[in-house]
Amino acid sequence: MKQYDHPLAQDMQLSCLLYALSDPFRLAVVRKLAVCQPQPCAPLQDGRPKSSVSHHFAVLRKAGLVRTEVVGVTHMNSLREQELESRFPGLLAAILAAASMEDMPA
Amino acid sequence: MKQYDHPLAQDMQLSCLLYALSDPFRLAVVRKLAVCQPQPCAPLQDGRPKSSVSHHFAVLRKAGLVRTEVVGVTHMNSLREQELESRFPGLLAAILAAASMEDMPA
DNA sequence: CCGTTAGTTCGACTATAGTCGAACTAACGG
DNA sequence: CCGTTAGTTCGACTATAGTCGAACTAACGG
Repeated sequence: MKQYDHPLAQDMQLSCLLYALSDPFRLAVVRKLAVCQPQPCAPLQDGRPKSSVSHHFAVLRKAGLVRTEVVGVTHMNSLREQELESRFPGLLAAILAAASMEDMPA
Repeated sequence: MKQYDHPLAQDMQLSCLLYALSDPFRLAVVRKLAVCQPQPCAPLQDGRPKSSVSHHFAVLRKAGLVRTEVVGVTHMNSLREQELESRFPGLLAAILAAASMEDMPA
């Protein structure tokens, strides 16, 4: 299985990033990756079938949020934090902060 | 024509906000409103038919980004900056900054 | 080699968003 | 009142995203 294509930092598009993060499942994945860095897909499935999860990871990769590295049998996913920071400083942090806000009890 | 419903700050949802902003036309509207505060829909149409524009404004209103006030014949739109700030501090600013980044020449 | 694990690809389906023309509506202006 | 302006609502259409099962693939483990 080949490695994946990942867009360059300079090719990341704001609209794609926002779109990718507007799905609750994908935002949840990004949040988990932010806490626990390289992680295979399996623990992030959350009950969904593999084909759905695979689709969401593809969206995250195309947007530039996630890098997937093939390591033996598993695919290790990590957030492209530095590259996102260089392209859109402060953006990811603000969105992650907003997501935590939302979790807080009223 | 009645006034519109606008969600309370506490009811704004991150996923709806990100979704609303992931459309280039809507993001452009928000950016223009950020610069020039209360504005009717007309100057923001950008060549689209009214029905399309109306649809996008409805999405922006439902997400909580824009407030529309009926003033005589025109509908004045403004960004709900303070309310967004109270709900998700720094979020709108980060997204607007990212949008300007993207405009910059390579 | 063969089974297993981890994830992708394919295809069919459903649902939802965006697009636009046409008809409508609300308030102003004279 | 009547025309105009500004925008909404409706309905039909198209396109795209998400969902999932089934078949596939790549690499490890023994």
